[in-house]
Amino acid sequence: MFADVIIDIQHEKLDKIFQYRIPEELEDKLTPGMEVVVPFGSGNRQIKGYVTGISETCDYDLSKVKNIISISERGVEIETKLIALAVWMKENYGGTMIQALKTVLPIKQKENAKVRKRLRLLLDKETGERQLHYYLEKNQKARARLMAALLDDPVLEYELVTKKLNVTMPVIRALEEQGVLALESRQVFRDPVKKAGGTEQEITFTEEQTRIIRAFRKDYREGLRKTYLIYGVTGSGKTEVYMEMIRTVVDQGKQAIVLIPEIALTYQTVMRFYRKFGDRVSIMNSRLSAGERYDQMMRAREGKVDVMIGPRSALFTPFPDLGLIVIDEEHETTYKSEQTPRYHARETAIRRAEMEHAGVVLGSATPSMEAMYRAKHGEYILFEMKNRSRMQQMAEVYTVDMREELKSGNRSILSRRLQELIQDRLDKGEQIMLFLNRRGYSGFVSCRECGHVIKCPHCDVSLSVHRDGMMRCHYCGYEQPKITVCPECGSHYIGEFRAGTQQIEDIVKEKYAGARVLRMDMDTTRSKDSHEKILSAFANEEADILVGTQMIVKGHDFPNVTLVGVLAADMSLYTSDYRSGERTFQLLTQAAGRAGRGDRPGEAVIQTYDPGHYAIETAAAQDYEAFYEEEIRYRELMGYPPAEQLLAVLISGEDEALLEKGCHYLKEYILRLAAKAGHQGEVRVIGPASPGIDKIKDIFRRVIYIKTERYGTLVGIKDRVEKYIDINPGFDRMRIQFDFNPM
DNA sequence: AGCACGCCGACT
DNA sequence: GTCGGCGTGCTC
Repeated sequence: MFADVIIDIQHEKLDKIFQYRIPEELEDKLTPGMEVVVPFGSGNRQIKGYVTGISETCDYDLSKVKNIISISERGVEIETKLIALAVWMKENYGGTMIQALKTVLPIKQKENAKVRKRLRLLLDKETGERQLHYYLEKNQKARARLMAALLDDPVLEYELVTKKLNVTMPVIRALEEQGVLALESRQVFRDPVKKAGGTEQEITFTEEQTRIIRAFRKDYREGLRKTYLIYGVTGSGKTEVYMEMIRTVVDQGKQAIVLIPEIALTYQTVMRFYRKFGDRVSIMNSRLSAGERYDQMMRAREGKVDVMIGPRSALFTPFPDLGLIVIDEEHETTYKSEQTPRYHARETAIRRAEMEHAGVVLGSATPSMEAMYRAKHGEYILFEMKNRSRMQQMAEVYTVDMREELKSGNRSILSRRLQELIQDRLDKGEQIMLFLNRRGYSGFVSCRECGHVIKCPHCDVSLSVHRDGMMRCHYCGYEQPKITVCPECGSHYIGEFRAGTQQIEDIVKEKYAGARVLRMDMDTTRSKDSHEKILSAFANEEADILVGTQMIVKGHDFPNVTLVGVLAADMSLYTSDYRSGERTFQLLTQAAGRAGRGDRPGEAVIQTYDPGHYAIETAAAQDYEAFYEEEIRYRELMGYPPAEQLLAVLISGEDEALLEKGCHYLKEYILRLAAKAGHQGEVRVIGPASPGIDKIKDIFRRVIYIKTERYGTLVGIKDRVEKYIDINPGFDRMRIQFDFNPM
């Protein structure tokens, strides 16, 4: 018997599977996921490794295969479960086992994050110079190179030295022995959990909340672990329900994971959890360094924490006895990973829960089509919360047809209705949010004469102008000074096309002279804490109007906001993907939900050029059911998820001609597979098509779509394609990724 | 990552 | 001839 082992050394060249013989005495003990000790390299030094699979046969030269030394006992349980999850992810989302393991295990980052190695020069300038001459005389090129670099900068990052200077370890060792430099490894340890004050408040639950909590407890007590979908309108008190459910689980000595979209991970939310669970709560966010994150994971593993709150990656917290996974704002696209394995946290959470006998709770005010579809088909238990918990009323929503506005002579970006209401709120001293439904990038530059748009030379996207007079590419960071003459036709009529938040800010400031306006978009939130600074300034009523993009409508409570204006509501409808209706509905509903969170009733104005579109109509009526019915009919008709399953095969490469050729062959092959799989239901292959952006960082991109009813059929096709590209040498100059039900 | 091997200039 | 430095290739 042989075992597939992944070696615990952080290096690309070792990012593959090594096969080892399993000694007889270990044969019935060894299972995938176990940590083992194996001999490695010519010196047979002992290295930690992880077993990812066991097989009868061996693909490698048998005379070179070594034996596994032993099984490491510590922490086996938890890691085993996570590695089993990684195996599932690899199978269902594609990619390599290493990629899957890296997303699941905290181990790999350890070396990297905990020890950051640096070199420090120990000699003074003069002695250093002399030493440099000595090396040059002796023709010791590598040493001289390193010495010169150290004289320039006495402290160098280890990475920089090995990668850029091309200096190898023995050279560094030699200089260390000569007393020329010191090799430092700095330990990074910090406890990011701050002690929280305040005590738990007595909460009285609404009828709806009580009903859900009771139902959950009953199931839990009976040992039933299900997936629940809580469809609750904004302000219906979902968080309290989550916390009660978590309490139930924690009281039984189990642990819980709470997933929150990064952007909604606010001070408010976190404090509520602290108040309830004290320092048994741990928070993870993107600002923690890899080392801090590793630390948190270890605390969880050692049982020092009961509740882990964090974004998608927190799903892999190595809890010894997981009881519940909560996914708040379940519809958010951030739950889908953008890197291989392109897993969806919802599906993966359900899988993990199944494997570890835990429950899953999904919550949203606008459930994703997937989740609601599954709930309606009985896969999830559906709970509804239709009332706001503190007896607040839902906001009154108006739609304004901007075409009518134009006809009656109003050429402003703000409709008359909105203008009136803004004035009214300013008079009353209440706050207003203006939400521009558009990506927050500042305007691109185009020629008024010939229409030429200035694009990034490396990416298929337009450059955007920044305040410092530079034009930048948001994908690769390329920049060049702003131009004044069109490079195509020589015209001077070239400038920014601005329909962004900045323009709205200017208009509002001009129209309402006394009003204090804050703006929040990609430009104003570039620096580190600016995001929170702007929000807290607005929450403290330091401004009357907040103008912004998507990011202002997510998960923030501003009790004094009684008016929300949505400008260009239909912008998100015109993107060419099948989720645009869903996204538009979600955004509009969320935006409307921002109005009237305090005791005063709120109003929302939706400005659109397409008031008849069902996504806008149903959002204005705040009728999720109607939207769902309409949308699912469309998905069924067109064969889109969740009615059918979709696999996007992303092909990218530097050589455009080669890419075209590769796509052609790949499509031919997929068509053959599709024909063979035909008995499992119709398989349709579309493309190769443009993935929206044809080039990023000089790498060309194409996509082939495969649609069919059964998810399993797609997984089968993915497996075959992975093998096909492995065998055919032409594909090694291309990258192929799989994206199941892309977002 | 870390070890062995082989090449190459320098020194005895 | 031999020694030490340095780049390269391989690791089941």
